[in-house]
Amino acid sequence: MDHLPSWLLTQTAAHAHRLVTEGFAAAGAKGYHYRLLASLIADGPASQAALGRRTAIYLSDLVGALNELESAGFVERSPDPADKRRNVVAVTAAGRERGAELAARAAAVQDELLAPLSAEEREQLAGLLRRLLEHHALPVRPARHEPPGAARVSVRNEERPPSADGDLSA
Amino acid sequence: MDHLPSWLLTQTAAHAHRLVTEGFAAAGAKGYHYRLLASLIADGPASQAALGRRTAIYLSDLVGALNELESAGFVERSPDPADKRRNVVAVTAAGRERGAELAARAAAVQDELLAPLSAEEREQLAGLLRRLLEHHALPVRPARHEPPGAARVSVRNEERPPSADGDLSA
DNA sequence: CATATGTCAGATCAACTGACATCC
DNA sequence: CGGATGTCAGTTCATCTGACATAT
Repeated sequence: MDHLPSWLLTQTAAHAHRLVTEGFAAAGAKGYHYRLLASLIADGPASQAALGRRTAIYLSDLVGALNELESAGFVERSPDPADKRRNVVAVTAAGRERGAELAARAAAVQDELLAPLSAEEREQLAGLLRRLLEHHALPVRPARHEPPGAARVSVRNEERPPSADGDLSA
Repeated sequence: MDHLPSWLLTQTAAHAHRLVTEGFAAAGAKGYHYRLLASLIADGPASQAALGRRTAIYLSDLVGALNELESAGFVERSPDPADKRRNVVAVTAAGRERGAELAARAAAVQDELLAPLSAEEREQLAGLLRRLLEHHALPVRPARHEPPGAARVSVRNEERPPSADGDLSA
């Protein structure tokens, strides 16, 4: 059983998830919060749909997570003048701080998780996983309204040039 | 964000989980079922508590999963004469068949999941993950009633010599 | 019109906690 | 007695589905 990669993966992931969740819970945050803040800080503001594609979080789940982040003052939703359907989501100053805080916690957890591996091996692992993800079409995530054979037309003011500062590299 | 190992891990695991769950659902099974059958086939009958330790499944979750497996005729619960608290859980013949079937499905999923990796790289990945698991004390899982500093005394007729036939190696 | 967007109301699976009766 | 064992009844987090109103 412990020779099945998927078993190893899910078990390891379970540990990782446990550690991460604990680490975040201690700060009163959940996984989605960090993912969202990190994405907003790294790649700039975006509509919710775009955010969902970037973070691999479902639109439906985004709503709730953003509500939480917003009432905590970490993000702001403002109507997109160019497209009345859209909200433009952006981090606030407080949100950047919180992002940094969560990033620190995340980094600490990484170290605990990867303790038995050398720096080289950590790179190896990351590399292998990254290749798996790429292969499984992660780059363009199906944000739930993208039927199998839908060409991606009309990319207008979708991804505006990111104003990336606040470095979160763990 | 895609440089955080825990992110990579959980994302990859999410994919793995999705594929595995789909594969099993197509056969009307869930993850726990396979884990349990595989363990019983590979390492022989056991009490529920022991099974829980072997499979890293919580006692409380075991009950339900075993109920399902039992009413499908894949496992049998018989009272342990040596310890009236215990049930001895064992696979039936049908259970072995089902185990093999699920193993085949699992194997197929592995291949899909690991498609982009060479045999060598798959080994690498498995090795790295295995080391992480070992480090995080997986060998002896805390089956929920093992407080931090509890020595493992009295291992009597706990793990009887496994009658391992039915090979499930994927 | 078809499609994208944001929202709500759910389901599902796995992981996890607490309590309880019974037995060692 | 302190523990282990099996059971039941819950919660949580993340993933995922369906439907709906509105806007493009």
